[in-house]
Amino acid sequence: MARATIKTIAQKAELSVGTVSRALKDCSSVKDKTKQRVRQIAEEIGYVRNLDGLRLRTGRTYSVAVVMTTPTTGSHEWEGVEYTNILNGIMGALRGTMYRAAIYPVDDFASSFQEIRNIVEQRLADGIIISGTRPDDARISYMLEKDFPFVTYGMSEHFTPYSYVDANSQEMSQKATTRLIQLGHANIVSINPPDELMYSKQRQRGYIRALQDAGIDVQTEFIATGPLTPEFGKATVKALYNHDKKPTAYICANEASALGVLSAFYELGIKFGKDAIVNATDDINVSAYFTPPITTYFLPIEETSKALGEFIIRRIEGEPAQDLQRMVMPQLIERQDDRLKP
Amino acid sequence: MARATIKTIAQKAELSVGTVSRALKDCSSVKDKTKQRVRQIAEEIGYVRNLDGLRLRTGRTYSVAVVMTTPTTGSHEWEGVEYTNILNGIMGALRGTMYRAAIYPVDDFASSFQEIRNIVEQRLADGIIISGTRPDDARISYMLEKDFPFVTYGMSEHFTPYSYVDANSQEMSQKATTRLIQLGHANIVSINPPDELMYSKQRQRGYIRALQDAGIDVQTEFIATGPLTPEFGKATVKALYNHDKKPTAYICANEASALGVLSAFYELGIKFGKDAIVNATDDINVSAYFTPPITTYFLPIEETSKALGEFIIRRIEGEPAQDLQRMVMPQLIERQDDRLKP
DNA sequence: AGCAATAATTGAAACGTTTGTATTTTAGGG
DNA sequence: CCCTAAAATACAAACGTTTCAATTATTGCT
Repeated sequence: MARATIKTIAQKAELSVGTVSRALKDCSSVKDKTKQRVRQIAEEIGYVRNLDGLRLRTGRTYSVAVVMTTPTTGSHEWEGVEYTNILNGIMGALRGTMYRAAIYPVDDFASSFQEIRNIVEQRLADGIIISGTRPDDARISYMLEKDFPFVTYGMSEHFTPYSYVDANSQEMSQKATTRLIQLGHANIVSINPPDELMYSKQRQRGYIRALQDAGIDVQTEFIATGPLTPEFGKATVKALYNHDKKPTAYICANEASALGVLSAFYELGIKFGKDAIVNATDDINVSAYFTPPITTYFLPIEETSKALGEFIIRRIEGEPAQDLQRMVMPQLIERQDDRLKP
Repeated sequence: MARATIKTIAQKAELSVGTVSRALKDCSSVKDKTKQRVRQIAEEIGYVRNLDGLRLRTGRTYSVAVVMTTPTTGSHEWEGVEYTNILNGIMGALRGTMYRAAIYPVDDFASSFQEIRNIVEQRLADGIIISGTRPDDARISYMLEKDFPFVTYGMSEHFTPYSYVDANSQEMSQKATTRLIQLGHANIVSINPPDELMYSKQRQRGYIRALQDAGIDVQTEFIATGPLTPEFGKATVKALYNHDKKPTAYICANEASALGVLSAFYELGIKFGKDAIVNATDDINVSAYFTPPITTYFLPIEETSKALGEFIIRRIEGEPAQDLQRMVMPQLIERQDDRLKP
């Protein structure tokens, strides 16, 4: 038995396919009674709209491209990003709409740009969600220029307004640093994502501002940037182990790198709470189980990602970009008092 | 400027669209010289086949549905599964083919079954990849009955051959247990995924067999099943803390639950290596950074997942299921000697 | 009752493919 | 050089949908 189509309904209802089509989409030019009858029949025979026909005719794809930079294929290092949560959030927002998400995993900036070009040129999707934004992000310029709907996870320094969802990295970083200064730390190391990323810049800015406000000299060696893996966290601690100003605190951009820092502590015999401490941001609730549990800033990633989904749809439907911007402030979770004790 | 279509090529080449279509798909009824000319033009104008037209005409979707059970939405517990790696693996296999992956995140068995029904009935995909298999998995029965191409990540107890990729959980579990027995442990706790999952059953079987081979009585309280979160690992340790036979070793099904076990050790003052130790399977290279690092069994998840992608395509193209089965043996990584020392 | 205006519906074309059948071109053999 | 068979191409329909233009039905007004 073939699938039910609009034609099937048309026959049963003794109407033309055109009217049925209009009835189904609640067009004002069709009589209420007719609409009811059509929907009744559609329900009965379990009609469901064929997306391919729709797409072919309208040119719309009803799909949202999610272009995510994923950990380098082959690297076995944990980067502590729960893509599942992000996907869940986005797809949760899409549920109930006609839109579907199409995932485009890419492994660097260049290929993400290439993928985006493809999507735009071949109209593979109605809108795009990207992450891993840069201060001067060519992908954003491109999509702005093409007037193609998009939402970014993270910001850039573009002048033209665009739709984004982001954590307030700068303020968070500044607050976190200030808090540790007030708790008596002077040699604070800031572990950040790769330098080219916007939120790395924001974090560094916040960190520096906090130090300056406290009248503390900025040691450039204390600003580390690299892949947010445990390995990198560990390497950073080791590299600074013999520094003349011994670091007493580390603020890591995520839990994965914080885990690496703890691992280095263990290996080097650095006593947590006595010699040094660690904090992390971008908590995904793993660090509560670290040995010991550490202080973090928690971001409800799934809810944030849900905004990504909502925004891209509203953007596609024509809402202006400046109405679709959200900045989230992560919340402090104090699992240690973070003072050094003798 | 509108996208180039077959018609565009037809005009430029002064051929009918039919011939162009055939030329493009390397049909034998088209002269070689013509084919060349057509391809030349296609290349020049950057023609790329419109999938919607193709689908509409052929009824094939050229998409592979990946129905994954994801951590319950809203639960903030880390389940330590790197879906990114799985997706990367699958999509890596699909790259270069005409197929695309469509992700269907679901949060329980019932909804995964429902989703699969949808996909099959509405022909939303040409093939399906599922995970979280059960011994008597109704979804597998369903797809077998409908003769719909699918590959499972994990096995079931079905008689009819089907395509799967799986880690040899039973043997791994047995080996891991035997190893610890040989190192002097008698009270070994096995931490497993939820009971209804096939690989939970396999793990338990391997564990029990190892004990029996060594002539050790099986304590049912030492077989824990539940969500593989840190929380569950922690709770398990706490629940057994006052057991008259004190556990000296834990074998966790993944690193997330192992982290929870370590966290419980820390909280309860259980000294690692003196009072008890922990092992884990399904290593995703996080436990190397634990405090302390623990012994694990490593599974190259990305490569394994790649097989999923390869298999589903070959299955779709008609290869018999019994030729598309792979069993992988995870590899021991000894990060501790795992004997108790005074 | 007749007419115009509006409401409701129909018909047909179009989106980009593939594919069965018909037609033209080419090659081969006598 | 003609006829036939095979090779190459053309034609047209179909997939399921939307939408413009055209047609028919209904209503209100004089």
